[in-house]
Amino acid sequence: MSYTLTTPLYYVNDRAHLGSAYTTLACDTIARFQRLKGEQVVFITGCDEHGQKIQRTAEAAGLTPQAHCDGVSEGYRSLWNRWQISHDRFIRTTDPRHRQLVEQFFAKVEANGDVVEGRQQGWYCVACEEFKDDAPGSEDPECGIHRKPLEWRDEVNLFFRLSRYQSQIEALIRRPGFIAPSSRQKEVENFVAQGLRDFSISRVDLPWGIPVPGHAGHTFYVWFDALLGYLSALLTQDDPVDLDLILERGWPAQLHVIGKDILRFHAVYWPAMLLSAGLPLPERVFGHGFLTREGQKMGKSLGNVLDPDVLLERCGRDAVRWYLLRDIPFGDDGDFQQQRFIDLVNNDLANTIGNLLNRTSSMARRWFADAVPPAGSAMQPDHPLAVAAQSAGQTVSDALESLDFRTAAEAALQLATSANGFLNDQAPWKRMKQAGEEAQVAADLYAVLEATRWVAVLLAPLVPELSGRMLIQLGQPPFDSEHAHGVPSAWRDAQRWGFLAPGLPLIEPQPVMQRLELEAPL
RNA sequence: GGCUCGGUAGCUCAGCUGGUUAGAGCGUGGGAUUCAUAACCCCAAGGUCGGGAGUUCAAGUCUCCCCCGAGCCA
Repeated sequence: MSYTLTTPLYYVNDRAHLGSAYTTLACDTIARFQRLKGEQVVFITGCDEHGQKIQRTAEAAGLTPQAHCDGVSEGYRSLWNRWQISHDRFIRTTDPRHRQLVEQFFAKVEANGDVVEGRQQGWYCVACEEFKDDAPGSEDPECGIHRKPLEWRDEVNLFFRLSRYQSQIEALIRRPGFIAPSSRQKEVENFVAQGLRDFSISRVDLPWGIPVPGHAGHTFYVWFDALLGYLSALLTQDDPVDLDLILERGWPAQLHVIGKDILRFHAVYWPAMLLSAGLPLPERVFGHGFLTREGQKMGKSLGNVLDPDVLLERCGRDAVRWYLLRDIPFGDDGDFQQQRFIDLVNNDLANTIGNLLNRTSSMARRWFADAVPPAGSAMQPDHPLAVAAQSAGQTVSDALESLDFRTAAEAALQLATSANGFLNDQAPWKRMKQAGEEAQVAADLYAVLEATRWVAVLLAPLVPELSGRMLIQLGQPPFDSEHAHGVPSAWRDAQRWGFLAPGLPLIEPQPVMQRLELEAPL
């Protein structure tokens, strides 16, 4: 089986912001989870580089559009590398190969009779790259999102006959699970129920775009071209540019993760385009929420933008991943609060999880010759911590399958909390002072070490680096979640109570997670 | 204006088909402990469940109205 998932292809109008990082981090977690399970994953990200907005931004900066795009997209690429994003593909819509694929796709759509000429009149927001429904007579209308004046357009464009797909799209979006979270499904249903209108897929007099074959003077509307990036990304450099080949390269995608603002493009326009070209449809479109900061929208005007580079430098990957995944229900809007960020990272990761490993390994080494103690009765599958571990493992799997990172993170954390509680109840440091209790102490420490190993295993998709540091201290090889390994999966195998070998040497424990000490605001 | 979703402890939120003293995490206060990254563990605080009316033996949980916030559409 293969699992294809995508982030949005980020528009290179500006450098990456935290919102893009959040989306990408979430997708990275899914990609890692699927690989750990043994799936063949194609994790796609990239940049959307055409359109009027980019042309203008480049002009304003005194750059050619291409130079501008090269710079910004390189910024994305480098940022994802520093965040250790495990994407398999990075597509740029200015890639010449992408252009060829767009041409092939368009030919199919046109051959299917879905391209007609029409006159496009209306108010256009360049920032959105979208026509708005304001009345033609409106005076000085502005975009509700960007607060910028709309521009009146009246031109002859090519239209895609979306209206032909009304019933097919209606059926599609009614399908349970296609639009996620389900709370957003109704929204799209209402939109579709009003009747789908043909939409323009070309612009005239816009040089920064892909020329439409056979229609001189037209370039493709940026959205038409951008969505197709998901397809061209599937072809490897060695592949010929052949639209049919994508079916062997991971199409259809299992999942498109996008911001809620572009749900309509992905849940309505995109499937219709695919239907027209005779291609299968993606399984799921997930529209996530936006991040605010301390209750306020992040923006240049407020000067409260949280830079992913700054976060990375000052806090590290594990801390940010944990906070975003563990505290914000994926799908909902979230608020980045510095104090809570620090509290959660320090409590969950440093104190509850990190200290658990530290204290347990320390005792085991002290009393049992620097090694994992004999398991004795702790090998029993009905040991309370064995039961807790199995249950946590199941919860993590189920939750990640449904993109519920928060529940997954909490389940792993809860296992650590249970292990800490067990340790306090058994108090091996007291028992050790009594004669004849050594076997019991050994069993208790074994059970807690084993539970801690499970915590590290379950954390692998969420915070891979922390997971790796923990596993190393437990004498285990870290999981490679950046490459597919197929089935059987080492990660699944590791989810077996008693996997930790008694007698295995334990190295001197080092804190696996430093507490965050942030004096100044981020 | 139409539609949708929210308004529950200081903060972030759970509370499924209505039923004993409304829960969790963080924060706060206290206790216990010493294996550990001054960590872990335990306990507490008493929130008119946005407001009002209604249905019911019984409503945070259903109905209606109102107020506030968010979103989609016009």
